[in-house]
Amino acid sequence: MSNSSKPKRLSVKAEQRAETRELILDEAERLFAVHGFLGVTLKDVARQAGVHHTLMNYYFEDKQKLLDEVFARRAVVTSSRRMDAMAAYEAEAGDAVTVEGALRAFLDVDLDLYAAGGEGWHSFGSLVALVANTPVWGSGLMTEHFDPVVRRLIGLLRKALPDATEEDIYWGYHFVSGALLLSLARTGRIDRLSDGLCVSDDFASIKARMATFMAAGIIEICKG
Amino acid sequence: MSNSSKPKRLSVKAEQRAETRELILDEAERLFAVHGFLGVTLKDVARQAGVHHTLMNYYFEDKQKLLDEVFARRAVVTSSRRMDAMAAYEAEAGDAVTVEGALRAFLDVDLDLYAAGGEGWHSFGSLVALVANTPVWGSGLMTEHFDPVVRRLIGLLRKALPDATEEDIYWGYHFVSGALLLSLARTGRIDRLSDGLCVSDDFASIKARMATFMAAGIIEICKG
DNA sequence: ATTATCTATAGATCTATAGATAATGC
DNA sequence: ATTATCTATAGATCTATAGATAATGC
Repeated sequence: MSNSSKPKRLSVKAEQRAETRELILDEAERLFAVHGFLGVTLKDVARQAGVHHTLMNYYFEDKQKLLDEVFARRAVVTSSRRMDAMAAYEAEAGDAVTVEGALRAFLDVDLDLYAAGGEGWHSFGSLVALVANTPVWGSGLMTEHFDPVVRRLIGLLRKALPDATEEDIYWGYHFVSGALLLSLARTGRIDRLSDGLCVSDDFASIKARMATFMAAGIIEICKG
Repeated sequence: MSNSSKPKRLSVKAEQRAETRELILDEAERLFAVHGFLGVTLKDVARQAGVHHTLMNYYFEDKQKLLDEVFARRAVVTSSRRMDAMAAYEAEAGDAVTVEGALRAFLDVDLDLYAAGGEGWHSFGSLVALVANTPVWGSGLMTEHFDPVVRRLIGLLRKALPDATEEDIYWGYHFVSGALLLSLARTGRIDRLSDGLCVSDDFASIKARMATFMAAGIIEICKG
């Protein structure tokens, strides 16, 4: 238990273990994102990762636990960044919190992460959309990882719109959430509909419009 | 080939056939909506429908074709209603087409259908969301059944916003689409987040806010 | 001595079809 | 005679584990 000043030098075995686990997580993430949880077998993941298929159960308790780890790996990163961004915004804005400011803190750091994060983050985005749309086995993951950031956003919106009803604010968030999830899914549908003018992977274009769009919508329905 | 004045009286066999097919389609729809296409086996569907599992391949070529029929059954209904609603709106509005008017024609008849359609339509809604979020096997169905209504909407929005760029209009539609899909999915997430204040199944509350919200958003991003 | 990897296999499905039997059709 | 339903089964997976072997650890 020499925990003070941990030896940074990992043993060969510990390194090998960590590398293999990451490799499996990467391939699982990629495959789950494209084919869905049930559209991928542990053997598929093992084949792609180049490891023996029995190692799947050596490194991960079962298939569900593998998904849980894939999901948690990036969910904690985006959640903590968004919490920080919202806290920073609130500190900076004081009593002058605006709907668009709150939404930018909630949306923009997240979209930046997906824009700059490469293939891994892209896959994770698609996976979040799939998980969110399969409540029967996905709602636990959504609740566990994303409820805190949503509640934080709701708090900021309340501050920005002290006269709005709770229902209007929640329905407003619901629309934001749907638009964000479809963006993360990168289905390629907008590409085909617009004949290539818009591109699903273009998170910069989405970021440029999303907070503005959603702020206008929320303010409008909260007028009622 | 006595096609003139078809005998409305169907034979017992023809009736039986039609009933069994519908029964299978109903149960497949319900199960696919909850568990996803791959989360349901043909045996599951047969068991729920109370028919022998080998009848699945007697009535439907294969599992994919069963999904295609489940999907097409209601997709043609909603699509034709929405096309009619948009045509009626355009005829009525003439050159004074508005963004909110166009969106009401696109959204409201659809939401009415889900609100009043009972369990079958509810299941279909969840299924649409799942199909839309699984591009690898779902984009064909989306394109085939929903491209025409989307193109019709885009045409109306162009008329309402002659100075807007094509990109802004398509991205605006993209946000609308995401919000609609999450509403159809009825994930129950907004219920839990709002502690029961908002209810996923409450299409009336969604309809009351959605076109207003989306019109404000589209108009705002098209100002740029 | 401990941990990573592979061999072999249990046990449980699934989809799909060939072919037999039972129920209407004309 | 035609069509609906059931019997029986081929053929192909999958997940998960017990136990053996190979590679580091100290």
